[in-house]
Amino acid sequence: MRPRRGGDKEEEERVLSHGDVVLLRCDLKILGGPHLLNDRIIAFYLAHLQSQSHGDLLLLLPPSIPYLLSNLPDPASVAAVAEPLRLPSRRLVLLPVNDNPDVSHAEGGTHWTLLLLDNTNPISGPRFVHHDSLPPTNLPSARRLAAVLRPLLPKRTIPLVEGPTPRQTNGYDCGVFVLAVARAICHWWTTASHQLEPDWFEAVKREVNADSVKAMRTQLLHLIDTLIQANNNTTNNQHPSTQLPCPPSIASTSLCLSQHTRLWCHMQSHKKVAAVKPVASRPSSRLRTFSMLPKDSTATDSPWVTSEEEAIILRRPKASRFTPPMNNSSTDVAATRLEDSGTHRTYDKKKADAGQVACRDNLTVPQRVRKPIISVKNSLSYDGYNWRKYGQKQVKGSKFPRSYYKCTHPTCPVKRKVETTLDGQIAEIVYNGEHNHPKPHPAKKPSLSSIVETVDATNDGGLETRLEGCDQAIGSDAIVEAFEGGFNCLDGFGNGNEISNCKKKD
DNA sequence: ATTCTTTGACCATGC
DNA sequence: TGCATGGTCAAAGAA
Repeated sequence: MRPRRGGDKEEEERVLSHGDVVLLRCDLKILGGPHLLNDRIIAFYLAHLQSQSHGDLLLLLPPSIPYLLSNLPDPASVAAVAEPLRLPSRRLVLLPVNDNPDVSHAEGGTHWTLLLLDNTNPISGPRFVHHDSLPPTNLPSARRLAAVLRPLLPKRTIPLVEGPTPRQTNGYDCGVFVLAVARAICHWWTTASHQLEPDWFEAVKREVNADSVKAMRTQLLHLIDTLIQANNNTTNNQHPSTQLPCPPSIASTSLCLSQHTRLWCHMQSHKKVAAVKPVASRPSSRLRTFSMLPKDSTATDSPWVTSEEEAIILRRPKASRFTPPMNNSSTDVAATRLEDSGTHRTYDKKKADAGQVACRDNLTVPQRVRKPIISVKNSLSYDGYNWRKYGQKQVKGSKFPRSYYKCTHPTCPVKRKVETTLDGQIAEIVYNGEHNHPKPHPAKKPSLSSIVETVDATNDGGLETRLEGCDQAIGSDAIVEAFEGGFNCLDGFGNGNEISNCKKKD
């Protein structure tokens, strides 16, 4: 748990300043565990990793920035805040994600995950990759952040996929997992590995495990101690606020406090973010954590654009029959991603609520019923089951026609709704129910076309599982393998990850 | 001939 | 009660 504001002054004593990041003595206690890491610690270590990297193709952001972006009142403010980050020019951007849904509640967050904007692979194209040690707890937050960022990027239909993440077995180590994954990714990036491997998934699998995560708290404390001593030796002891230089990439986009204040004032004026603190669940978030805000955060009253606009797009085969071929051509393929279009929140909320329990209460792991997984492939959206279309209509609020399908198995109650764009691309798939029979077709190694993401079906009957497609075709077996490996590795960690791939990796 | 899609009509539900 | 909306049915047509 994070220390409460108002504790004794010793707890608030600064022990290290690393650029914009200030570590307090209470943070050292947090690292001693078992406690949920706060954003200062996460910001500190990401800043440290940033300082170890060279060039500006890799960008690690403190938690305050993605949280701010997710909660700004309008796209203009988001664009203004993000402008100095130069996201389109980055190859890899690491964005810590907190699940605090209430910006007015400073300690509302309960779970940390890591979202990456990945533009390292020209074949797969840009994508978001989400690492969650307790999936799908933070998926809604990650979706929200991705939806906010997409309009800022050259390609606005970038898919969001789940990356491999070992599952935490306690209620407080999510932040440590974030840092461990970030370390593995940075290591992959700063070595020749990124030239040999299509992505960092194998690196995460190699370097992030129960032992490495367990050791990380000690390593962080050792790192802090080393930095304090090193700085004391070179700066003639600036304690108690030992000042280390700001990492270049962060410093280059830093702004003065008055600029922070302008945006702060604007946010204060907005109903939704009134009294917002920069980051979820922190006792002492300060304006200084807004160090990367733009010089001109010109706020407007333009309406907030939701992620509904950005949907999807899946290349659709021309075949009129729904039952797909077993072998997809490369032109038919596409990834299917979990995405939120703004409705059917119930399902996500239930999952998120379940997950929140875990990181809020130490040692309390959510007692969730493991549910079968529905895999949504293409083409159109092949999932191993056969479907019969029994209706289609235009629904209000959707730009696309909605088709209704039933599983063709005689006793199977599963239905699904598929919305397709005018040019036949999948905009959304919603499953309802659970198959009571095995798949009619044996699993087969996919070709270039392959699912990238799967979701668990619900046993709850009334709940629905929503998928949305995307236009991100997977262009190489290597990438597909990586995705599959990524999902499969979840099981490799023995975590029983609920967002995992149904397919086997050869 | 069979299977599946299309599409207008009908029904249930909520406001 | 009437209307709007989403979901389902079933006849007709296409593959």
